[in-house]
Amino acid sequence: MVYRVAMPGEKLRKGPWHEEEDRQLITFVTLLGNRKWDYIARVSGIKRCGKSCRLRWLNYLRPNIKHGDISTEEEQIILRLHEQWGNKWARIARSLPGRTDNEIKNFWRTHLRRKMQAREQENFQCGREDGKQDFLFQKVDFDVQTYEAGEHKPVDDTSGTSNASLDALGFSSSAVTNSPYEVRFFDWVTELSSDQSKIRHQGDYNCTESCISYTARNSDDNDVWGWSDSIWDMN
DNA sequence: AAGCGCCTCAACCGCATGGGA
DNA sequence: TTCCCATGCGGTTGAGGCGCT
Repeated sequence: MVYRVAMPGEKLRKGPWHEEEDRQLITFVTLLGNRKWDYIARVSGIKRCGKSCRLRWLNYLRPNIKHGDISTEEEQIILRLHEQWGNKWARIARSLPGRTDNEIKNFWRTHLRRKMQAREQENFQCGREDGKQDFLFQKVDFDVQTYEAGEHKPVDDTSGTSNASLDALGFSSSAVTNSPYEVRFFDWVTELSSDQSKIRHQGDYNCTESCISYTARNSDDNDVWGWSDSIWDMN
């Protein structure tokens, strides 16, 4: 395969990438590394600017990128981190391996923004009725079919000792007690699982590198969700 | 079948930031 | 310290797909 170096002043292409351009970009990033994007754009013969090459690589071509639908767990993480950090898409993306800032930004705009607006409206109304709002245990839209399909582990008994609590929640207790952060998580889950007024029937806990979420069903058969502070905040 | 509007998402644009000369 | 350039980031755009009439 012979590639032709782009000439200075040559008109740059825009719009959707072609398969051949992708192949060229992969070849040259493999050879030269994922830096020096202007240089890669020039020597590869791809008639694109360096910025465009970088974006294509980061959002589509780099290894280990996830292309499928965003899971319920990922959605909960996005919701929580957006609540915490705002529109810091790149920062949020770093907490979701394989996802890009662009993907999360788009997902937020197309799926979550309206959901959040609806929830804010609902909370506003609830707040007016109850006189206060429980920050940690807000109701959310919840896909019950997904919940019951098996990805979420049903839990009938959340009482008992610390290890039993973790096991009951579907965690291997030994797997979450090997670092200071994990010890915090262990304590938090133990404390949470003893709160029978809030969690009774089912629970699903999700630990990521930056925060811990859970979704559960309360004694009134309403789905609820909650979060620990971020693990860094737990120190 | 055609026209229209809405939605999604890949890609672009412009500004901010960081590092080297 | 200043300037320049490459890179990073968030907002925006627009093409294409899909559903509705």
